[in-house]
Amino acid sequence: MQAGATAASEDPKERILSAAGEVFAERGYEAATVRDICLAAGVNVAAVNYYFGDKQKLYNETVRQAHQRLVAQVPLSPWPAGTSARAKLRDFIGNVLERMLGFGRPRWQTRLMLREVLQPTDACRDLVEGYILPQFQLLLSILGELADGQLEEPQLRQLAMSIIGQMFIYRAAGDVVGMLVPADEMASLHTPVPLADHITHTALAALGLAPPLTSSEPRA
Amino acid sequence: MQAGATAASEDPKERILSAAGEVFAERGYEAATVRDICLAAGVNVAAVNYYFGDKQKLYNETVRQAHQRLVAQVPLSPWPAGTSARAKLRDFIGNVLERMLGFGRPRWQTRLMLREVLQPTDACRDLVEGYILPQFQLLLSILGELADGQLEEPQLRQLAMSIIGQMFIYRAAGDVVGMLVPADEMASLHTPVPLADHITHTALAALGLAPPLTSSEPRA
DNA sequence: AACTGATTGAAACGCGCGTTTGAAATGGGC
DNA sequence: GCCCATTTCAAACGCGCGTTTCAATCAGTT
Repeated sequence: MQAGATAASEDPKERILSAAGEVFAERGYEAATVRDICLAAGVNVAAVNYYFGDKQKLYNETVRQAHQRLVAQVPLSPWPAGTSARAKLRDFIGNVLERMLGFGRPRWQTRLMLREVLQPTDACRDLVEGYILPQFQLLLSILGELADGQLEEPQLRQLAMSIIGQMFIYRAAGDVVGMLVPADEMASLHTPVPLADHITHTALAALGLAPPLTSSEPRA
Repeated sequence: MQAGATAASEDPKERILSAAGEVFAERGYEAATVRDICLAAGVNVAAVNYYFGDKQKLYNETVRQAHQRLVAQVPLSPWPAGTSARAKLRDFIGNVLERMLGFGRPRWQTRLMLREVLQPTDACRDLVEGYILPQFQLLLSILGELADGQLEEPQLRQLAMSIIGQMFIYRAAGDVVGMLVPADEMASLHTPVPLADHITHTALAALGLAPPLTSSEPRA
């Protein structure tokens, strides 16, 4: 009957994991307290040690689960054969931005992983190898298709980093971006869809596959 | 005679600020302890409260001072009249990257400010208005000069964010970048000078002022 | 040398943290 | 209905944190 803050699941282990995800993502490992997590999960403080051993192991398990759920939600190769490389690039960028900035799904999952990227702990290696690296390689393959043999791997990686950086800043430094850009512009131009168009466009322009931004044509 | 970790200054207040900068930057506000800071500064724990009141005020003062020293080191308009806009852009990007990634100067200053950008506290507003916003506007003016009236302000801001994002990711997520890129490539291509060339090139290409990356000419 | 205000120092305070305890509640198998 | 393993609970433990205390020390003045 006690009112948990989150939608109550039956399994207390899952309730704890879910609450821990929110609290760890919001406040970070150090500032998060076991008592807060248990209060949010509607369980006794002892439950954490009973089910997970200690706070550190709960954290590891929380990151692991957030990572796995995220992976499960992201299809790795969703395009039918014959899809153009340009379409794949636009789609890839749109998907990543939607996942990073969109309001669907529990937002703490990506926030928790962002913390790992910014300040890696033990849990980071799995995250990179299981989630980030595959995505990076997918992007590389799309760019390779676009460049059509005219760029070497190292240059492809440099370009891929450029693309990722343009998306990453909105997730990692969104608050400051909001201080530099007028509010109405923020809402109209710096949201997933127009951003995906813009970033795709600059990447294609860098490859000589689209007109420069200064051209007033709507886009090829 | 007590061996402080940092080069010992005379003024204990400055020794504390310097030690606090390192510790706060390395571990974050929550995880940093007053005892550690005082040990590194070679002063008694009571000194923090004597000189600064409490831990929070010490943190605020540390950020404020790091910010001000950084501003003092960065000349805002270093170019002689007649410098080409392309040269200004390359110079601006090179300077920011050098400041973010370079090994000169105490590295904790920018690391501390990065923490404020990633998770703003009260100290963030001053930081943005006094340091980040002026730099952003400088970049905007350079891009405006390059676009020569062919782009509206909102599009200029979008492009400016693209450029900043490409630099920012290396500072904020450098560890993960190092896991995605081979070590030798990291050392040869993802360092300030070649990165500045690459980012400048993509920006100019987006504006139609440089050939695409796929062209094999060395650069205009 | 003695006084005075500023600074330093060792020790302790209170508090909230992660963790542990041991008993009470729960629930399926006989 | 009873047993036993599992799960829950309130309470407490020990520890390290930020902070405070107050006596010792120092530096400048007379």
